[in-house]
Amino acid sequence: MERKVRVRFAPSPTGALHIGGVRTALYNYLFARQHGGDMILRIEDTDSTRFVPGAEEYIIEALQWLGIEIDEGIGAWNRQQGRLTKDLCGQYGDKGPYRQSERRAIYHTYVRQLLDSGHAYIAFDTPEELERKREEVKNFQYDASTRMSMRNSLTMPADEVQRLMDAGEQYVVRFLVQPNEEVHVNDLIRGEVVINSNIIDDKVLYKSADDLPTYHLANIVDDHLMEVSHVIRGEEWLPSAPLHVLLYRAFGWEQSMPRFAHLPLLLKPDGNGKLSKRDGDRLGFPVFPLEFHDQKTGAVSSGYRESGYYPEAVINFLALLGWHDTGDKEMYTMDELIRDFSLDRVSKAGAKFDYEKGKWFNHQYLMLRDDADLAREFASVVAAHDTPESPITHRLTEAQLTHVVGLMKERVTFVSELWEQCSFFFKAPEEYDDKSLRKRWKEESPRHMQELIGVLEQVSEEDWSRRVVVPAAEPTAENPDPQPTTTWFIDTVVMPWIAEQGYGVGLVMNAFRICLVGAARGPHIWEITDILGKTETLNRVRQALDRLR
RNA sequence: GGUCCAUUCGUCUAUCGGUUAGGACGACAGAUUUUCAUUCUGUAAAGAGCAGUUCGAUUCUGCUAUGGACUACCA
Repeated sequence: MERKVRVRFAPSPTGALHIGGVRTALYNYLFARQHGGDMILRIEDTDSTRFVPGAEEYIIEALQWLGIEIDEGIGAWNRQQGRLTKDLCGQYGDKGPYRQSERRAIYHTYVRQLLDSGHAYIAFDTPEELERKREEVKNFQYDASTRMSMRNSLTMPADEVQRLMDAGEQYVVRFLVQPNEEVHVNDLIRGEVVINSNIIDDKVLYKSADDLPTYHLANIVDDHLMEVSHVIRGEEWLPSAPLHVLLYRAFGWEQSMPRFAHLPLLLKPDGNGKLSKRDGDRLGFPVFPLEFHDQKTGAVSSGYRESGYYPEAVINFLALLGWHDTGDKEMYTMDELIRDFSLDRVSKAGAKFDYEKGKWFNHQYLMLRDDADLAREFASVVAAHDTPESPITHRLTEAQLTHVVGLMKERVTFVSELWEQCSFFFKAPEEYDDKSLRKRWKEESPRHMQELIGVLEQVSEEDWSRRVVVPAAEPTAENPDPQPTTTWFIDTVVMPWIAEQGYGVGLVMNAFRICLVGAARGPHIWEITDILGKTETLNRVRQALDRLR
C-alpha cells in the first residue's frame, strides 16, 4: 500500500528542546523532505504538572533557526502565511488541533471505545495504594496476574463502579493486556523485535484527575487520526513499541499502523548514560540549540546559537551522529542530507557526543563564509568592545575589516574569537606579554626600535602601503609556495637597514611586533603595518619604548 | 531484579565472507612560517571474549562479558 509519507515531531513542552530532540526532529524532517511528505509538529502536553511556560515558543524558534521547516501543526501557521507574526505557535492543518491538551473530546470518544469493546477498564487504586503494593510485593506489576485483586471495574460490581464515579472518586482507565502473547514490532532500523505481552503492564491510558490521556493513548490516537505514516523517535521508546502495537490492534487500526524507526541515543561524552540536560553545564558545552531561560527556576542554559555556532554546522554535526552514508563525505548541506539520508543507514548503537568534532564543523563553515559576510558579523563584535572604559582607538574601513577577517579566519572556530586574535588592529596594546618579552625583547631592542623610528619616518605616506612581490625563494618540495608578497618599505627600506647594521632580522622584527601587538603573535608584520598605517605604527613603537625602557 | 536493544582506533564512522580493516575529530612528531596560528607530511591507534558454520570470518549463528534503554496516574 503506497501512502503519503507523513512524519511528526512530538515534543512535550517541559523545558528547552535538547540536542537529542533536535536530531530526532532533523531525521524526521530529512525523511519527510526526501519523500515529498509532510512534517508535522505536535505538542504533547498531557502532563499538566510538568508544563513549562515558553517551552513551545522555544521549540519553534529553535527549529526555525536550524532550518527545520514545519508543514503542519504547531508553528506551521507562520510559514503557511508566508510571513512572521507574533503568533509563533499558530496552528495550521486540517487534522488539528495539534496540541494534545486541546484534544480532550477526541480522546474521550476513543477511551470510550476501548472501554466498550472490553480492551480497557476503570481502576480506582490510588497512587498511594499502588506505592504500598510495590513496596510489599517485589516486582509488582499491574497486569493479568494481579488485576483481579485490585480495585477496578473487573473486580467490582458495575453499580459500585458507577456509584464511585458519580461520587467524583478519581480513577484511571487501564489498558487490558492479554497475557502470553508474542507481540512483533517491525523496526526499520532494528528489524523485528519480539516481546511477550506478559511483561507489559496494564498501562494507564487516561486519568480523571486532569481529564487527560497519557502519552500512550494520545500518541496512538493522534498518529492514527493525523495519518502519520512513519514514527521516527528515540530508542527510549522501543520498550513501549509493543504496547503501541497492541493499542493499534485494539482499535482495529493495525492495517494502517505507521512504520516504526527507533533512533540510537546520544550518549554522554564521558562516563555512561544518555546525554542529559545537565551535562551541558557539567562539561562546559551547550546541549540546547538556543539559550534557555527557565521562567520557573530562573536558570539560564547556554545554547549553540549564542555560543556562536552556525546552524549549518549544528545540522551537519548532528546528522552525522548516528547516520553515515557509504564513503568518506563529511560536509553536507541540508539539501545534500535530504538527498542522501536513509533510515537503513542509521546506526544501531548509541553515539557519544563529541563536542570537539562539533567545533571542527563550525570552523569549516566559518571558513566557507564570504569574507565580507564575516566582516559584517565581526563588526558587531568589534562594536561591543568599543566601551567608554576602553574605546577603540583605531578604526578600520569596511575593506580593511574584510581583509583582516580573511587573514584571521583560519585561526578561529567562532567569529567572536576573532577579537581575541586581532584586537590589536583596533586598540594599541595596554600591556606586553611577559613570555614574549622574555623571549623577544632583548637588551638592545630599545636602541633598535629607536633607530627603526628614524628609518620609518623616511617612508612617505604614499609609499607606506605599496605592495610588492619580492623575488620568491625557489619553491622546494617542503615549501612549494614561498611567501611572495610584502610591503615595499619593509623590503626596500627596513630590510636593507637591518642588513647594513648587521642586526638579526628575527631580533628586530620580533621586537617591532611586540611594539605593535603586545605579544609574539598575529599575522605577517607587513599586514599589520599596512592596516595600522604610518602614524599609528610609529605611535605604538614610541609607546612601547616609553613603557618598556 | 526483569525485558528489550547494542558492541570496528580515545570519539564519530566505512566495510554489506577474501582489504596492508579506509576516512574524519582528537593526540603525537617533523617540515614550513623572521612571531603565533595556519598549512603540509607523517606516526600511534580498532574488529569485546569464546565456540560454531565455512576453503576462508570484522561481516552469519550461539553463548559469555560489557554498555545502554525501559520497568510511573512522565514523556
